[in-house]
Amino acid sequence: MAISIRDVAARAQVAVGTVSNFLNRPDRVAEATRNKIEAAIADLNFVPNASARHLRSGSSRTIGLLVPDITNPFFTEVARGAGDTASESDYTLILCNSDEDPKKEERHLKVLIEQRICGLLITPSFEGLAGVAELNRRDIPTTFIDRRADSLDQSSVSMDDFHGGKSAIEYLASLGHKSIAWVNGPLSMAQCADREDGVMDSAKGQNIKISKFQVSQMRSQNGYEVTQNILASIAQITAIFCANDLVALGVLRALLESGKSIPKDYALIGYDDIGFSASASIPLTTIAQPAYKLGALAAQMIINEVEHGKNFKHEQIVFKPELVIRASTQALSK
Amino acid sequence: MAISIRDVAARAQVAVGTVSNFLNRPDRVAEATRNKIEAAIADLNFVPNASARHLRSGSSRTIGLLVPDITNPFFTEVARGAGDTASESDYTLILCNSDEDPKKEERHLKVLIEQRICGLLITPSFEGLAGVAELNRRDIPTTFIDRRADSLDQSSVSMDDFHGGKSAIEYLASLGHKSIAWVNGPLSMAQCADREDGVMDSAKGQNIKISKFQVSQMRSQNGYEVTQNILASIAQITAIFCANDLVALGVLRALLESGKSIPKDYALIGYDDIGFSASASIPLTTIAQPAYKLGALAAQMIINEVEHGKNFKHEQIVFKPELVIRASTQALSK
DNA sequence: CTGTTAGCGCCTTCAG
DNA sequence: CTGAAGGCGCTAACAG
Repeated sequence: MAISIRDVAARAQVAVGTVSNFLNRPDRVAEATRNKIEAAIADLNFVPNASARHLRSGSSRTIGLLVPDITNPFFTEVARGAGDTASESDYTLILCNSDEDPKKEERHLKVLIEQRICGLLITPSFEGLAGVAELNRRDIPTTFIDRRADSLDQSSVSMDDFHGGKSAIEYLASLGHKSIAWVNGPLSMAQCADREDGVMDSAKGQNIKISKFQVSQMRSQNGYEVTQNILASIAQITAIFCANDLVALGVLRALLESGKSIPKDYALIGYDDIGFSASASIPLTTIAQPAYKLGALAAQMIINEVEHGKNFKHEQIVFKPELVIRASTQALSK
Repeated sequence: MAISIRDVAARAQVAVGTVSNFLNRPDRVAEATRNKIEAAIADLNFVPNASARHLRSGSSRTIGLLVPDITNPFFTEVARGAGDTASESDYTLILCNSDEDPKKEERHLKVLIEQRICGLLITPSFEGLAGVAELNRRDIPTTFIDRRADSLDQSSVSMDDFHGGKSAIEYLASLGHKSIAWVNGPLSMAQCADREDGVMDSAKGQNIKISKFQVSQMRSQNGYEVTQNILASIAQITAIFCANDLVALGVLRALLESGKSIPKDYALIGYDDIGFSASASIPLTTIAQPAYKLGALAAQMIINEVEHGKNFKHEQIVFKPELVIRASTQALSK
């Protein structure tokens, strides 16, 4: 049978309550007693049972992290950040991957509720917002990652996607490019829509022609496939901006296979700054997002909210992404 | 206050035991009663409390997955496989990342024990084996992923690394290469040691010269850095075999930057077949490992073990990796 | 087929 | 500073 706090108490010749105190508020236990209990715990190899603790205390010290694509290095970095921060504060993190499937998202949310997570970190898909409402109804604090919260009653840690889109085009413009392909993902994703707004906004002022292309999923293969359309475009495209690095990497491969030279024939910019961008065959210029930091901060915020309860001030933090210049872009040679 | 099974019972005008039956063995509840309970659950928005259930039933239906590097696409695929399988059987998966740090590994193991996981999936580092012994002492079934179990009392799902190393060299030999660089990771990892045995074994019979190089961590950056040594080698190296794709990708970048042409100047082979290999600028020939399947099968096996208890037959499953030929290799042009 | 009941392991008063 | 007692939400007998 599993050994419990009671066995420890017996072994250490103290009452169970004392052992509990030792576990949770060691300062209230005399040193001599403390030593006895420590010894007993070591002898018995006792480890407290989290379920029992949760049940009794009402708090699970567990937070959920639900991401849409664990395969995307951006999200694994977010997960690392959140996981490290949770660990430091002695929280357990349950990481769930929805594979961009609303069904799976729903299911994971249900499991997380069963686990009585005390907080949720999520990058909600458009459809996923319904599930999130459910969490709200249960008063489970939720903070959005990489998507701005609409309500002031909710925290979020996101990026200024408008600015990101805008600065990529401005940079390209400063290089002399005037006809740019913009390869975007689904507009149902707020990130994509905002980046596009930034793109169009900056193009407007500068007499730049934007040719829009679209991929259904923001993965490498989709970028590879869409490249044919870019090459076939009648616009004299000299630069390509992709909504994320995965797509850009796919585009890069397709271009090289077609005998094009980067950055000579085409300047290429991605978005995210995943690790593979720096070590791509042609290191990718990109709009960097501090993924680890996003995850770490979001975890910190939700922990604060969980611990401070009602008198917690919700914040919508927005980071500015940063242009990272590498080898895939250069001034238009004319 | 949280609503419980008791509230549901009151609302549905039945006893708590009946509600419990409804939840766990619906077939033992009459249809009429079932409907009443269903309605009550919906009205009240009731979701059972997993902690209470675990505490009472003794089984947590939770399995842990501890990987050494969540940043490596190989492991995210493993995680996807394990996660999907766990979900299907209504198990909760707790994914932990040790970042190849024994301290973190230890800590996660402790948390997992607190959670009373009923099974553990792990790719143990050399040092991590101590922690695993702890699990054994507690009779928590553990199955190794990507590392063969030494004991017959334990399951594992691993790859035949000897074969993988061997077949890469054989393939290169068949292409006419006679002087090959072998870039390995730490020999303390069983995978690396076995691959090296395969490499040396197949080289021996064929009058092939292997020049050994080593990286401390199997990441892209390390491959990039070690390439200088390869280029500086006095051996007339014509092919390079790397212990994983991440390293190979780093080597590839360094080679291209040095003006080398792949596969003309050097044939290059990686290991794992992560997604980025296929879409690298020069698609990588590699030794493919079915990561998703590894994870899925391991999860299935541990679930079987958990559910069948003592009369469970442990298995050490070993997959054969497969050579995937892409553009980064060609016959030696002489 | 349904109802009753006794804990699972722990934490938290509240007296001593 | 320590000890005794009650109960968190649920399940698993067992009795009706």
